[in-house]
Amino acid sequence: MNLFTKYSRISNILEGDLEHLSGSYVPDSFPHRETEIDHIVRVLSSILRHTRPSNILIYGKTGTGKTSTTHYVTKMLSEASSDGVKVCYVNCQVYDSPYSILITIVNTLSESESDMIPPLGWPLDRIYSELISRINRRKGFYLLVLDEVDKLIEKNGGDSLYVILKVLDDSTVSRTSLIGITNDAGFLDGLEPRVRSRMNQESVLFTPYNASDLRDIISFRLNGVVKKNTVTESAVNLCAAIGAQEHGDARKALDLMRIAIEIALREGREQITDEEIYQARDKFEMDVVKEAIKTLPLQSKIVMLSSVVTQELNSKLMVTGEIFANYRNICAELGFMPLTSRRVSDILSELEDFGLLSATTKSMGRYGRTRFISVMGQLDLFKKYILEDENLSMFRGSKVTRQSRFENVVDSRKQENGNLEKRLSEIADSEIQKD
DNA sequence: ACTCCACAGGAAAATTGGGGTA
DNA sequence: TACCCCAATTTTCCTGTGGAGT
Repeated sequence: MNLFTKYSRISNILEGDLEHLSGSYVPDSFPHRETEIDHIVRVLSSILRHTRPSNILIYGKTGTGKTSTTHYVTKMLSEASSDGVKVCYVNCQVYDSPYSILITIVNTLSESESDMIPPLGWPLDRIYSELISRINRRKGFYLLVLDEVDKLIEKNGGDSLYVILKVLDDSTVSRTSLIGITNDAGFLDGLEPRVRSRMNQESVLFTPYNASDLRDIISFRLNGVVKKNTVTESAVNLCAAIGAQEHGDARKALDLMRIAIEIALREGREQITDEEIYQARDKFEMDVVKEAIKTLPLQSKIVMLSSVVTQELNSKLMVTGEIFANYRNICAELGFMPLTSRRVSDILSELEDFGLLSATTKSMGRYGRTRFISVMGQLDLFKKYILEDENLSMFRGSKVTRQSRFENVVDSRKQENGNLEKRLSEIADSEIQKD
């Protein structure tokens, strides 16, 4: 019997491309987004009358269709316009600093491979002037789409966004408009008034989808991908419900459906029911965590590893000092130069933002004030993912110690009654109960 | 009321490393 | 090659702090 026979029953379910359910696929129709699309089209249509359209700010939560809708509309626009609109799309999320985003923007505007700017080294003002000259060089219209514009804002008062906007508005022929996309509702509030007014000439709000919207979207996308009646109605509803829980996230709902179908294919099942959707959700959540860990910088991985092994020894909540002590031990074992406690403290905050750790600052009075930290998830899985890094695969845990700070305090002060220990477990218990 | 722990987290200096120019 | 400029990353130095002990 051929090994592949078991997996060759694909045709029982599929009749189209599963890619149509992926997040990057741009369909040719957007149910429940007609008004938003119409709004954008109205603004952009002035290009066809050879006047510069207003800048547009699009905002809405993730998975509300901001990006695909924009792709769709701009594509239609360049098809409709005879003298060629050039659409430059930059996803600011991909870059980690406003500086590199700026470089990318300028490079997206370049006409040929030869006049690319090197990714580092140029002073800012030279980049700006290059931006201006490139915009003025071209005769046709530019449409600069900045996805996740909020990433362009610098914490310490930098104003690259302002400069870009000013350049676009002031350039002599003024043929360039900007479309900003953001999922941060407070984005505008954080801007200076002069930036805000330029950015916000037109704004389009993408409201979250509700469960019945999502149901329509899923059915629409399934159309032609899957054979009739292979996905039960209740599975679609469940998928929509889960997506609606997550602030009306269509991307997540579609991802779940796609994963569920993949599971059904692999297992050779004939139908997609609630069960497959639930399995898909579990897998989805695991993948997110795995991906988050895998893409962590090396030092963050070590800190994460230290958190995991410290928690293995501790079984309850940890404090910063313990994680740091073991972090140093691990660095010593593996031969890395350890970072300062200050930096590790920041890394711990970053890991908390990623949702890999949870932390609450608490004061233990006489015993100081520190963060109580716990790992959010299954320790053994986390450890497995971290150790997949080739730099860390040699880790054996030989030098990892248990609760160094804790024991030192007790020993040096001869706390016979174990007040600290009692206090620690009280706090730990109350924290755990909170969850 | 006062002390003092064990950090949090702000600010500024120092280091790193790419790239330019002479 | 030597040297300067730049942004990013870390380190150094620092002040701040909630509340148990005394």
